[in-house]
Amino acid sequence: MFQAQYHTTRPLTTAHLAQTMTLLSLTTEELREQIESEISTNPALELVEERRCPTCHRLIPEHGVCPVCSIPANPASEEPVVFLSPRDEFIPKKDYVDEVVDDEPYATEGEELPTYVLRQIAPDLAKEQRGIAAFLLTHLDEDGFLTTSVFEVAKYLHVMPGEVEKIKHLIQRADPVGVGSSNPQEALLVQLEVLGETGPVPQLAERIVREGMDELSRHQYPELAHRFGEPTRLIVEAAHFISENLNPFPGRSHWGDMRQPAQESVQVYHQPDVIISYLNDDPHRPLVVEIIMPLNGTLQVNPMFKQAVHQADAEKKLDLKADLEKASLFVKCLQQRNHTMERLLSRVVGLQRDYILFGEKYLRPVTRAQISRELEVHESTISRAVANKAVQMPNRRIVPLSSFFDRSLNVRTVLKEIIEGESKPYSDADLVDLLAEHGFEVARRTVAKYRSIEGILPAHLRKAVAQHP
DNA sequence: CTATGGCACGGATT
DNA sequence: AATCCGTGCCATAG
Repeated sequence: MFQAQYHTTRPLTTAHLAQTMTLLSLTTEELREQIESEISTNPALELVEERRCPTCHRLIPEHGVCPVCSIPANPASEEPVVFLSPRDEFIPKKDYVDEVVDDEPYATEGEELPTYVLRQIAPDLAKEQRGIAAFLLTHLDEDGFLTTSVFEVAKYLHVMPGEVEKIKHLIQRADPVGVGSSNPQEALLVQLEVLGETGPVPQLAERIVREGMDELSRHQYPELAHRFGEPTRLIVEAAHFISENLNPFPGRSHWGDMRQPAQESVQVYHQPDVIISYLNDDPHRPLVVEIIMPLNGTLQVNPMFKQAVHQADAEKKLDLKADLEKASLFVKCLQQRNHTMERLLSRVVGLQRDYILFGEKYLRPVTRAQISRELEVHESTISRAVANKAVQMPNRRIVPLSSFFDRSLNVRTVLKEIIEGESKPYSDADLVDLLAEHGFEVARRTVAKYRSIEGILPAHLRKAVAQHP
């Protein structure tokens, strides 16, 4: 097994190298297109049928054991388990989306969000339901809220309000969770509901959101504690959970954005190309890393075709042989791509374990060059592999893979926290000192840059905290 | 005099 | 080779 992998690791020709590079830089969806076009033009390629693991029902490669079930219960090593996860159903076919989105013209700004959401839910919808979904999604504002009501939509489309409500709920549960809600409160409730299915949620969180939005936004925890007859400690705990894990404006990426309405940076959403999760969503089990393959099977050179080449006339033989060459090259490149991705992810997840588990504050500054040396590949290889890829974290957030290499994200997060909790506005110079206490050495000028990136106003303009959901 | 934003340079990234 | 990012220097606003 090792020998086989070693063999495919070495680029044999420049063509091999070039194609591997190209494949590396593709996202899962682009890879699907590439593979499909390759299969349809080259008869020597063959997609071997899917096979499912008898115990966990995951799709697994033709040759090999189920990567999940073969994980020991209590692995001694810290290394994460990385494997390819061939699943076809994960990414909805493109036509699904184009078909519906086209007949509803949508304002140019924020076009990413509706399409992104529709992609996720399209497979679960019947044809006429997709029309309703598309209509709803075209009536979102930049915060991800519905600008119309369920009742109006039902009237306009001549369908039952219940039907519209059902689809709205489906949209709300898609990523970003809470999108398509009518207001921040509704968004938060949906997020609580979804989070509650996978992990622990403070009991009081829901009640606070339902009954105490005003106090929550003003940080008046003692009032809440009194009204609910609960200890303040629990209220604060729940409030902290809410501000850490929920987002009242699903269309935006973070809480901090609400201060600066003129934020031009619109988040672009992606399908994840890699999923990191606890095995069976159980925090006591090890982390598993799935690299999504857009196929429900394994690609290989068709052995029948090989035979056919031998028996063909001399005339045709040349053509067929060319196909054969191309096919085997493609398969090799694909293997190489996957192998590189596996090694990359294994290393990166190992290094950034704290970031993945505990958040941006714990991101370690890792450079692409460093990884490339450790993996003994060219740094441009890593660059390509990292670019344009999205990773789903155990908490269901989707972040770009490049964020694992962001040298300043941890500093910016701590900076935000300091400013969130400030009693009087700190100047940039003050912030330099405060950051130094947290172990971050940055220049004064850089603090200013980070502020503007995060959309935080300069000290003299941010007096009191005026949060207004 | 202090706090902040603009411009430009050098190193890293693509 | 082109582009992005952190930082130093300097001008400007308060």
